[in-house]
Amino acid sequence: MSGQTSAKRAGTATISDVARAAAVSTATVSRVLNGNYPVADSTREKVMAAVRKLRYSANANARALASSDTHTVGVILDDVVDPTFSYIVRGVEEAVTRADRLAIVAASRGSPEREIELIERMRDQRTDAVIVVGGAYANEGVRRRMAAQARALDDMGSTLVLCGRPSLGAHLPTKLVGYDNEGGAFAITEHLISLGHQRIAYVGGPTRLSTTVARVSGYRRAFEGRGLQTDETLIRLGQFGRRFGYQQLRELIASEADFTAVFAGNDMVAVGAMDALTEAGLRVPEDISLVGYDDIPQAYDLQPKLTTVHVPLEELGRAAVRIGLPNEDFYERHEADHVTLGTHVVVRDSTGPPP
Amino acid sequence: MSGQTSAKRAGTATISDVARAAAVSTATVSRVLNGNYPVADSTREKVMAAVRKLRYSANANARALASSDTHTVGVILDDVVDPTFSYIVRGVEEAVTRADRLAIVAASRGSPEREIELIERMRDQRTDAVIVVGGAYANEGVRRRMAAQARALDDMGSTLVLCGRPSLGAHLPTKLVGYDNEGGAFAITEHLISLGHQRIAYVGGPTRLSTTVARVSGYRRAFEGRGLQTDETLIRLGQFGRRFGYQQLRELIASEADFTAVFAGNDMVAVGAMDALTEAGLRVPEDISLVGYDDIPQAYDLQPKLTTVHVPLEELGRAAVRIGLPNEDFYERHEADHVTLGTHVVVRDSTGPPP
DNA sequence: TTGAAAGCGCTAACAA
DNA sequence: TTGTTAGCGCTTTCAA
Repeated sequence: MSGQTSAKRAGTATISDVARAAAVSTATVSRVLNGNYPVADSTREKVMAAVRKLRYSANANARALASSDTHTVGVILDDVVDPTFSYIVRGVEEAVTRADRLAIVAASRGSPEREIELIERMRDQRTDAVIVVGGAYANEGVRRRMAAQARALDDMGSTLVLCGRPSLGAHLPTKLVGYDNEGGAFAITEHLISLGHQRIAYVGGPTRLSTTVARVSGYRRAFEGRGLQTDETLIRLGQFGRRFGYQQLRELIASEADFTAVFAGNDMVAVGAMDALTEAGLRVPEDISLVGYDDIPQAYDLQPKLTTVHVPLEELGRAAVRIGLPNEDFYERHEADHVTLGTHVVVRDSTGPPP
Repeated sequence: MSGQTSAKRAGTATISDVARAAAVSTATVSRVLNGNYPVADSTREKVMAAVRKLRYSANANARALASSDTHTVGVILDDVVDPTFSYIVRGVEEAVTRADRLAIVAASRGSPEREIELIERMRDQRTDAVIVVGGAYANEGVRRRMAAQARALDDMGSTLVLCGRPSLGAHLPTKLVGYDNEGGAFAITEHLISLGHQRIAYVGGPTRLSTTVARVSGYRRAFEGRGLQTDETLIRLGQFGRRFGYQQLRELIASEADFTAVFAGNDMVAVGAMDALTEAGLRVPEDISLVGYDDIPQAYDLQPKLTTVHVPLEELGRAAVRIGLPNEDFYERHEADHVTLGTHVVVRDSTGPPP
């Protein structure tokens, strides 16, 4: 009774241990575990009993090696605490879970170098897809290296998904998920114009090539559509961020520029702008109307609540995994390589007619 | 010249391909790649050249299988968009990166069931550690199953790290990272008392067993220390969250309860409380002083800026991976199994003497 | 419906 | 300093 107790070796039970305990072959154990093959009910039960008894946990690495399917997807983003990103991650996590997978998430913290490195790490991991969220390409060199990564991933049957980020270039094996930046910007500028505003400042990013450049285009198109002129001195391009919004508004106010509304490139810029406005004793929306972009929770918490463009962040994340994963039963097949989600204006309390 | 071009098979180059291209053995390739063994400079270069030429990416799964070291750590939390959690995740991600590893993150979204399942998944992945962030144990059954997972992880050489979460019980193979809930609550209540407040309401969680119960204890101890009585009708236990703060404050105000200050169990509760206060025409801090707990960014954005207890969230995350990972060169050895980080009061503009 | 056995791509003795 | 050779724990033909 004390013969071959091989089970007591350090570590966890393996499939062979289970097979032995159930008096079947490892192949059979594999089959009942994966449920992809006919197995007699009686043996199935024997196996499951052994699994429970041994507290068997299948080694995902061995499984991935043998089946070349890792059941993981990689997510690379700038910073996990940025609400814009964290909502996207929530969507990704949700969809990945539905697809019975796990998400490996890593932050590049503003470094394009690190971003490339991370894609490489994900490649090592053989993730079924790697989703790169937001951001832009610092320069042509980075773009090229990224393109190489896209090809390498494609070679191994994985997919590079660009989520809210500009295309890497045509003919590259990538998939794209974006949202209507231009349309949202157009619509919210229209909203302002139809309230009677004609002198509307634009304050915000992007610094470099990013999908958000389209926000400025939408802003311009709204003016053109009404036969109005934009005043270039009211367009303050620079960065996205609270500080930038604050600084630019202070300057604008100090220079006694003539404007009745402010289109902040995103909600964080709007928060900074609001600070400067309040500080200068200007009331929103009585004296100045203010709008943002993104519709992060803080937009709602602002006093007054911010009128902004809603971006379906969570859905963006979900769409990224849908498009990136090999078609599964529960997803429609033949999904396009390029998905663009809609945006819409959310009118709250920070806009009104000009004084 | 067109003989055995075995490289063109689908997929990626393997270590054998590299070995062949460099005319060395796979062992040698492995050695130069891992740099853990002496290799002649000349061969190293040959190998690296082959690696570059073939765009070789080492299969992390195969590597994990052979070396039983996955270089991954699992993180389980309630929700990635909650700022409290996302700051912790940021710390985890940072430390994990420093340890040359990748983080697998998954959300339990309020389900204890799912939390257990996720630990199981992480176990399948053979993560070097699994960090469970925040939360509590719904009931004894969940606690017990969690304890079983802790043992299973320990058996396979991994570690369950409880981060900002109560102990599972003595003699269980878990590690704990926490912060001084009681001390912070004591200190901020003291702050209020020393300003002259004697009637201080406490509003907030926890609902169930959580490390945050200590906040109420700290509050009580501050009263006792001064020889003061707490008024139990001013202690509104329930949940953490904006809505709860709002509702309770409304009730308190409506009931014409006698209080000059509010200790919100966390910053989100404080935000809700502030809403109710403002709505009732009460000024902070002139009419009522208000304090929170956690020091999330929103505390700073509140109008007036919130006096609160700073919790070192990022450091909490970093500490969790430090304590959970087998001692590495770059980390001090012999770290304790239980780490408690300090908290401190951040005095801002929401507190003042009673009217 | 089940089993035997050949890998998957790597690491780590053990030799040389 | 390098090569040979077992495995690591699983999946998946191919047979039975």
